[in-house]
Amino acid sequence: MTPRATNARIRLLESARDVIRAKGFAATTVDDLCRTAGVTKGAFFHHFKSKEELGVAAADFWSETTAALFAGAPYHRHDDPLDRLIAYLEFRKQLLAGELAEFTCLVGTMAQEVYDSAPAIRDACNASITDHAMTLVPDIRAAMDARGVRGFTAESLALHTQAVLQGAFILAKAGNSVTFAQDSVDHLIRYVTMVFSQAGEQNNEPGV
Amino acid sequence: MTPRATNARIRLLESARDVIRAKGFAATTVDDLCRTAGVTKGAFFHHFKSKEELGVAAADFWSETTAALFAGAPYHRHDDPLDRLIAYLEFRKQLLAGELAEFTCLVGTMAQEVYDSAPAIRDACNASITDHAMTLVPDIRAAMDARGVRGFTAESLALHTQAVLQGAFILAKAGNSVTFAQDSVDHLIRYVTMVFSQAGEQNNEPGV
DNA sequence: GCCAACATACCGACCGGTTGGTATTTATCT
DNA sequence: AGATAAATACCAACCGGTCGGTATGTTGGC
Repeated sequence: MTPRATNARIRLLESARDVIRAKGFAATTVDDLCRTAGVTKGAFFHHFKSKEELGVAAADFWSETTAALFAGAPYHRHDDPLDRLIAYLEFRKQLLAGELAEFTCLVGTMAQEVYDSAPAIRDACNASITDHAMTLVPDIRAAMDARGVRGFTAESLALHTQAVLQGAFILAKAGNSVTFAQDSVDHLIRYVTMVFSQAGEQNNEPGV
Repeated sequence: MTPRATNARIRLLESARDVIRAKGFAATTVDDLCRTAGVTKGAFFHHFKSKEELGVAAADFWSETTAALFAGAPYHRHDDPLDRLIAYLEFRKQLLAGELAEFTCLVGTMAQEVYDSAPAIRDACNASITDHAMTLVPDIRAAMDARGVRGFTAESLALHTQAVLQGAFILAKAGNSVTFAQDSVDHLIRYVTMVFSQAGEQNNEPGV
């Protein structure tokens, strides 16, 4: 029970997560974050030596919280690796609910904005996306091996799922609607189902 | 040959296209654009009454120039609708060359940033993405009809291709590499090929 | 002579960051 | 256990610079 003690830091990170997703990194001012978090500017620069360092910390915070979310998600219960992968994608589709700024990806948004001007933030965002994608690789690889699927790497398919999701977020923002994003995830699910359900021309070995 | 006459406007729009793709909309200042375009601030606010209006004009300018680029692209030469669609995707993959800020999508970048704070820009970006996607619909629909493919709409697949591309741009920016973007387009091409190459379970009628 | 197309100089608001302080917790010593 | 020193957490006020935007010219073609 520490009434102060690092509460300001966490509140600033939560504010960053929410405000940056709504307004973008550059348009979010330090005063915005202080106001939303209910702290003063002095507190901000006590915990983060610069706005850029907050960006890095926000990306790391995002990595931790999303890792916990997905670690506790129900899709892991399936026995078959392919079933888990499909269930993961269904889970991602279910997450597309509510306000745009509540389900879009912080690190995708930030990476897009600062990839050239703030390499430290970009790298933290890239680590967040890549690390999450890599959690899918064992299941993808197992599914590929079990069915003799070839022609691409497990890593590339894992990253492709993230590309589709990131692109779906952009379509949702541009169209101010979540419908297209859901449709796009459906196409992705259809792709994964098809590529594993039967041996295509690019495969040498027959499927299950 | 008008030595002045609207040259400033076009140079500003070209600068906006290049600078915003590199730094984002919010981080791009009016002075940045004036400096890059070689004009003064007076010229800027003569042609655009605000920075936001420039954003809308830049999105429209993007729509016009990309429409011309794709209208003159070689993929239209194919006779079969599906061949045209695949050739379009191959063409998009070929465009992933050179510097990041040279092949990424201006309107995707802007929409992500301003979807909540500048609806006028967002709508112009959405029109740009949607109009371009809709140029693919006739071929997709023809391919679907010819093979009896069902289970999704032609529009949703057209938008899905744009989602993959937008997501690929984000992966490229985050990873500071174009490899993953190319891999993602390959997955998309594989999906389109598979979904049209044989009648899957979701189709009632046999394929060609 | 008139109007579009610029150019120059400037403004008030705001931005990221600093300063000099105070309150609170924690480690150390007796 | 209590006193004390040292670190941590936080605050209010402020600063130099930059931002989008404006006011007031100047120029050149029709």
